Amino acid sequence: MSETQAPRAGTNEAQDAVDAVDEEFEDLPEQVRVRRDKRERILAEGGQAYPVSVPRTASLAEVRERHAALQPGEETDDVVGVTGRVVFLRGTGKLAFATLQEGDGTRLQAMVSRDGVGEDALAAWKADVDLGDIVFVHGRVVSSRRGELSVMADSWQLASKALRPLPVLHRELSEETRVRQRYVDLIVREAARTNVRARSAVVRSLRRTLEDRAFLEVETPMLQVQHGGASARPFVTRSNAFDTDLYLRIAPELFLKRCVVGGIERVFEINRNFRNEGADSTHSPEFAMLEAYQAWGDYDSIGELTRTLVQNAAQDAFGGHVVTLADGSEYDLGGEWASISMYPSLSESLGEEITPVTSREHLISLAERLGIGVDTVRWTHGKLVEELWEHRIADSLDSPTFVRDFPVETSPLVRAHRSLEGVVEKWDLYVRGFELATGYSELVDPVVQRARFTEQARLADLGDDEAMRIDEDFLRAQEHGMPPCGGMGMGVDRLLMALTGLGIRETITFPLVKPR
RNA sequence: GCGCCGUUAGCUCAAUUGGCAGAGCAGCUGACUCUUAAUCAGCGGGUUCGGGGUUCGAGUCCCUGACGGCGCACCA
Repeated sequence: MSETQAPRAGTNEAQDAVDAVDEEFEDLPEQVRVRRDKRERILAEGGQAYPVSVPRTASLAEVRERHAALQPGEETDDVVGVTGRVVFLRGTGKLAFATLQEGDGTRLQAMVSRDGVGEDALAAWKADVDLGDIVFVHGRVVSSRRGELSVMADSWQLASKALRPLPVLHRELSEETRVRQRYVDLIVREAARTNVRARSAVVRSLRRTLEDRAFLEVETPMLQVQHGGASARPFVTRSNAFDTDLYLRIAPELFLKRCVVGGIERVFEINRNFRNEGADSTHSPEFAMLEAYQAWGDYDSIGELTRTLVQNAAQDAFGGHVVTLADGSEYDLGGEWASISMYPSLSESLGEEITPVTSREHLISLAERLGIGVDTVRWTHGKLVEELWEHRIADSLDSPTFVRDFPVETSPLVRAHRSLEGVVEKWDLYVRGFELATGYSELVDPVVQRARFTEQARLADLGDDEAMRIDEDFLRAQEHGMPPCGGMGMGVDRLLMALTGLGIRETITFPLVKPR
C-alpha cells in the first residue's frame, strides 16, 4: 500500500498483511508470477499441486534396466507409474514429450497424447506443466519411433509444482550460484551429484577400513570449555545455562586420548572441526576430520594405517589406486610412498647442515635472505625450520610423501624421537603439494606433557593466539597412565580433494559463504 | 588483512571513444500426433549490486560501501 493510504481509519491488519503480500507478489519476476498463478488456478479448480503421495511403482532407472533391449517403435504391456523432474519439454500439438529426471540424474521420456490421456488431460498438461515441475506419469513402457525409451501416458498428475524456473541446462552455473544454491546445482549438474556420491563412498570406506581393524567410533565434545589439540584460533560461543564462554572445538585429539587412557585402545572419530581463520581453495572454517588412535602403535604403524585408509578409499570410491583428477590428469596413490626427513631434506636444499641445535639467529638470517616475512620476536627455532622447509620444499612434493621428524617446539603433543636428539616422532603426509594428514608417536609422559603445555601457555601470554592452554583435566587423565600410542589426523575434505582434484568448496556440499 | 579483476533480464553472457540497454536459452500467445537443447510465427521481460559525484547525457568516468573470483599473507 502507498504511504498516503497507510493512516486511514479502521485499518484491518489481516488485510494489510495480504496487501503486503500482494505488493511483494507484484515485484516477483514474470516467470515466478506465472507459476504462482498456475498453482493458484490448479488449487482453485480443485486440483492438487502438492499431493501427499502418488502411486509410483518404479524408478526411472528400474524402467531403463528392465527394458534396455527394447527396439525402436516396440511396445510392451508393462504398465508403470513413474516420477521425475521435467527437464525438457517438447510439444507437437496433440502429442507432447517431456524428459523426466530423477535424483541420480537418470532420465526417461514421457509421452502425453490426446489418444492416450484424452483431450482434457492433454490440455491440462500443456496449461499446468512447466520446466522444473515434478510429475507423475502412468502408462505403458514403449519405445518411440526414434528409439527413445518412454512411458506412454494413460494418465498423469503433478507431484510438486515448481515456482521458480530451472536455470539453463546447456551452460554451467556460475561458481557462486553453484555454492549458494547447491540444490539447483544438484539438479542441473552431473558432477555435483557424483561429488556428493563420491564423498559418501569415501567416508563409508574410511569407516570400513577402521572397523575391519577393530577401531571403535566415538563422538567427543564439539562445545568445549577449553579448546586444544591443535594450533588454531577457535570460534567462541556462549552458554546461557552455564553463564560461560565455550569454544567450538579445533580438534578432537585430547578427548580421543582420554578414551585411550580409559582402555578404548583403538578409537576414531569422523566429525567437524571449526577454525576461525581464513578461507580459500584449501581452507574452510568448518571442515571434516578423521582422527584415529591406536594403543601399542607408533608413528610408523599409524603411517601404514593412513596409507591403507587412503588407498582403500581410492579403491572403494574410484575403483583403483590411480585416480583421474578434475583436470583430466591421472594421479597414482598406489604402492609404498616416499619418505623424507625434515632436517636432512632442508639441509640438502640449502646446501648447509641444519640441525636441532642450529641457532635461532642463523635461521632468521637464512629466512630473511629467502624473503620470508619473519616474526623475530615470537618465532621459535622449530617455527623457523618449518617455515624454511615449507618455503623450500613443500611445493615441490607432488607424489605422496611422508615428511618425518619435526622440531619439538611446534609439536607439543608428540613424544621425543627414540634416538634422534631435538626432534619428535611426527610425520606430515603431503599429496599434490598440500598437507593431507599428520601422524605421531603420542606423548604419554604427563610430566613432559605438563612442561610442553607450560611452554605453550608462555607463548600464549606473548600474544600467540594459536598456542594451547594448560588443560588440567587432560593432564589428570594422562596421570592415570596412557599406553604407548600412535595417532593420526586427516582432513576428509582434503582427502576428497586429493582423490578428485577439486577445490574444497566443491567437496563440501554446503560450504560456509558470506550472507548476501 | 593487502593488491588486482568482476557484479547487466529467471540462467549464461554482450554492449566500440561517455550517445536509444542487447543475444541465446527460459517466459507469454498461436500452429503442429514421434520430438530429442523440437520447429515455425508473433509478443513481453531491466533499480545495469547499493549510495554519492562529474557531465547536456553514465552500464561505461570519479568517490564510497556490499558481495564474489584470483594472487599474496596466515592456517589443515
